[in-house]
Order: sequence, then structure tokens, then C-alpha cells
Amino acid sequence: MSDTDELAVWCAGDEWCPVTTTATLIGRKWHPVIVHRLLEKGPLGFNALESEIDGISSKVLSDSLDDLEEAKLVDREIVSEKPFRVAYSLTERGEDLEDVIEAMAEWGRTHLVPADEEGI
Amino acid sequence: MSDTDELAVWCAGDEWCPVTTTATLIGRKWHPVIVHRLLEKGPLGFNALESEIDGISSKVLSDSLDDLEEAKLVDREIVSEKPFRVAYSLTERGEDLEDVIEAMAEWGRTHLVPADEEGI
DNA sequence: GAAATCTGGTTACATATAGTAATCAACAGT
DNA sequence: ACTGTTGATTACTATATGTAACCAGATTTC
Repeated sequence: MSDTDELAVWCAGDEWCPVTTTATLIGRKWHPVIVHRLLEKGPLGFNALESEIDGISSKVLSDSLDDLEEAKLVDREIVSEKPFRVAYSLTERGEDLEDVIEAMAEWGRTHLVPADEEGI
Repeated sequence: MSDTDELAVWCAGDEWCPVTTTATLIGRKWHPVIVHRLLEKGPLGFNALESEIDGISSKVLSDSLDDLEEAKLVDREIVSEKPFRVAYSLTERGEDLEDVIEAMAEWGRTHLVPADEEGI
């Protein structure tokens, strides 16, 4: 299976819904944020990525990256064996999520506001 | 708080991230699908909505609708007391998620394909 | 060369969300 | 009286996420 192949997903019922299948892949708390940071910053190591994502723990980041790798949205490359270094980056499929992520960011900027800025 | 007020959300750390906060509201398995169906079909009753969403159970739909109501994305209106009927609909804030949902649908159409159609 | 620090994680445990299946009360229709 | 529809809830199981501590290997600092 090449990088540009479509990912087969089964969906129960008569009608196949692209929103449902997309949501099963990225409809989780941290997945969009991870993709967003990799879009912004390019390839990052594990700790660098963790520092970029405020509020995530190394355990949850590790689990989420496993999911995203399995979904072929993120690539994990071993950059160096000694010392051991890795780089997480987006696949083409992952980069194509830019429109989704940007729409989420725009919605957030319009409809949400940090608690600090409330009532200024 | 009126319907058009911004929803205050706290986010740990120095930088506030609109993607993170948006993802905490809709970054779940069924939330985007529910919003999608209400965008497509307009206001629906509980069972009608359940029928529109293939694979969801009444329990999970009920829980998800509670979340979406609390997030001020969905309104629950009691249409009739006798017989008892309700209508779930999107708030203005919820309708504004259209760009996000449409981007998800487009990504899904491009990168995913139902298992049936594989290798035709 | 011993100690501190950085990298890329794992482990054990607790809580939250999602899935399965059955059930329910209040009607309405026949 | 019986069947079906509406709008759910309940009990239970299974994943997902959160918290905190910890770890080995390598490098840097003294």
C-alpha cells in the first residue's frame, strides 16, 4: 500500500458517511492538536512535540501518536540510532487535514475566548 | 448569557490555542456526525436522529446530546407535552461549525473509501 | 569519573467516554 | 386489549484519557 492509496474503512449500514469515518480517525481530544502543531512547526521529536502541546501527558501523547501512525496520518522516523532520536511528521494524507484544522481554529477564534480575556 | 455570547474556556499555559479548545468540545467520535445530520436535515426528534446516524446507540446519542447542549451547540426544545415530543436543533454557534464539518466530509471523500468499493 | 540532564518513552493506577443489550413509561392506533 | 412509536434510562463491559512516578541510554557538566 503506497502513501497515496486510499484507506479502506468499513462503515455499518447502507449509506457510507465520510464525516463518520473521518470522525473515527481524528474525532478525539488531542489528535487535531497534534496535527496542528506538526503543520505549524514541521517534524518534531517526542519531547519537542510534548512541549508544544500544553496539557497533554507523555502517556497520552504516546498513545495518540500510535493511533495517528496506524491511521497513516503521521510518520515516525528514526533519525539517529546513537544517540537515539526520532522525528514525527505528517504524511501527505495528514497534511491534507489542513483545511479541517484551519476551520477548527477559525471557529475557536470566533466562538471561544480564553478565560483571562473575559470581561475586559 | 445570550445565544451569541462567546463561550469562555480556560486553557492551561501561556498560549491559548483555538484548536485545543475546539477539540475539547467537538473532538469526540459522534459529535461531528450529530452536527452534520442536523445541518443536513434540520431539527429532528430523538429517534429520527438515531435513525439518521448509523452505528450509534440510544445511550451514546443521549450522552452526546447532553454534551452538545452543555457546549451550547445544540438546542433541545419540547415541541409537545401530550404526546411528548422534542426537537433537537443547532444553535447559531452550532451552525457555524458547517465549515469544519464540510472540511471533514471533503477529506473523507478524498482519502477514505468504503470497504465495499475497494478494488472495483 | 560521578552527577545532573536530556531524549524517548513505559508503568501502575484512576476516572471518563463509548459500546451492548435490555428495559421503561407514556402515549397512539386498531 | 394489544402492538407500535417516542424519548429515553439502566446495568454492565470495554476503550480512552488523565496523573504521577519511573526508566534506560546517551550527553553534558564538573
